[in-house]
Amino acid sequence: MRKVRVRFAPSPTGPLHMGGVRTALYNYLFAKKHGGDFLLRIEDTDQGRFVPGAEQYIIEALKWCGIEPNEGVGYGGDCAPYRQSERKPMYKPYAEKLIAAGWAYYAFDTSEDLDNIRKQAELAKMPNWQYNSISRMTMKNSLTLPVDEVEKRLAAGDPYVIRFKMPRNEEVRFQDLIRGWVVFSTNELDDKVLFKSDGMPTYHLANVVDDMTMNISHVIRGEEWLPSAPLHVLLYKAFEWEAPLFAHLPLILKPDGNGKLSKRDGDRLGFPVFPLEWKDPETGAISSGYREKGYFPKAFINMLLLLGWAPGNNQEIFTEQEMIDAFTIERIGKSGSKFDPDKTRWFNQQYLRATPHHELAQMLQPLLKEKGIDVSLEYTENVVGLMMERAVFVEDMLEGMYLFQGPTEFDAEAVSKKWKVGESAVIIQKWADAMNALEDFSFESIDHRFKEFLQEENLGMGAVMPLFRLLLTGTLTGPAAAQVASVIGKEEVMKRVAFGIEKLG
RNA sequence: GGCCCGUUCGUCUAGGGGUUAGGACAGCAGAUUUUCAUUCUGUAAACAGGGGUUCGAUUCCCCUACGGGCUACCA
Repeated sequence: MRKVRVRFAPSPTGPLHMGGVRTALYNYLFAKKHGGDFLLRIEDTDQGRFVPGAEQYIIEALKWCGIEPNEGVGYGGDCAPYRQSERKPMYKPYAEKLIAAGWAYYAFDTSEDLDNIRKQAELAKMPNWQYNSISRMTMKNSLTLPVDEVEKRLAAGDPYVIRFKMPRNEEVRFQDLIRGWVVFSTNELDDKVLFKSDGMPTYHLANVVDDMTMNISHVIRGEEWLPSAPLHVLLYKAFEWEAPLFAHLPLILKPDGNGKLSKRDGDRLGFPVFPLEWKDPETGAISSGYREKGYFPKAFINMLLLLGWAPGNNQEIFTEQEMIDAFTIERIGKSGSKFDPDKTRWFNQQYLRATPHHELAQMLQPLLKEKGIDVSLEYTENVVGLMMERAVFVEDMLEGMYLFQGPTEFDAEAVSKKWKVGESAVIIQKWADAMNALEDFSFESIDHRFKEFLQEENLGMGAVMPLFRLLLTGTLTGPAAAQVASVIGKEEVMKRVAFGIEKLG
């Protein structure tokens, strides 16, 4: 087997969709598993669709996801350049080689000509007109025009394209690594343009030439390319090159209804479809990103891994090395997968819980600073210990703002339900005095003293705890009140109790 | 329309000629928790339909239905 070299080859026409990230991931894992190379090639042969910033976005997004190429745009390598626009001069000789070998021809029909023919055909109820092995004989090309006229046109600089001369009555078959044998009849394929009149190759030519010259061993790409795979196979044959192995990935579908996942679905259902936030340079419209929403890149990747691939056992959480070890193309599913935002959240929760407290504290601190709260890392770590089990995102731990500042208001419903003017204050004051006498203000110590206190006073849990919590936090929900007390410290507890009694009476 | 690809719980999936068709997310119900969350336990939930092949098919083959992709001088 030749050395594994795979590529991810997006077009810089906008932000990278999560489906693209998954394609990149599978390529990356496959390369790593086989000690191969993973390259990033930018396919920018369509100047009309170029979007500024898109290329940078792609590079940054892959970096954030931790699936970095070891060769390609932004990384360099022996096959540079990796941007097709910079490889422009390379392609024409290949197209000419094809013409010389009888695999391609010049065509002089303009876009307008073709549009007209298609319109006419539609009117005649032949909705699917193609420039193919039959119709080409009625068109203006180097197959139908006299040789001297062709030369004259070429010399005069008439615009032309180069088309592939699709053979007639042949079967193209190739073995897709995911689907098995796939068979096409050349009679259904058209004479695709390989080289455009603007001097640029089309995707098909550029892709095949680059894959060959970059020594790509496996082409792992989206299913939308399956219909053009036979053309690519034929191109390799025409060039007398060894074709890479193909694997066509099923698509990611929208969570509800039918069809492939699109930007609109994210807006509509409230989840990102892009790894990073993207601002459209034309409209200024913002599309949300997983990074900005507070997802861990590893959780995002782990989710993507399992969307269309399964290890065969019940493992769901994978380290990068485990992914690399377990990944095989054969275990990629054949059918499209509906994206599940809920499960994505679940993955994030799993990763959050697996993250050490001090790391979470480091992530939480900047968020606190934004809110004007400056506390020590040690203190933040205590907060994390208290809040992490109820959080899906780091940001969720901010819900316990009472860990940083005492309540100024009290939940009205809770007050009317639990607080009895005159009575409650007396009990709470007693309990506060008991706490005040405590040397050790750890959770265990407070908890222990609390139980004693209940015995001494002959009171039930429910008679004191909710009141205490209310004064501490202003609400009736959250972590154990004694734990909150321990984190904020004795002095603060006393302050809050005093404030509460004062305020509620 | 044509061509190609696909179809196991609501969703992601495991499985594979004889299984109580397994797991996870989401759902529901209980337990624990002063509360919320967590956790635990339990529960409901699937082989698209029809023909073959076979002693036996969810598994293999065919057809239909449904879904998806492609059908540009876009990738």
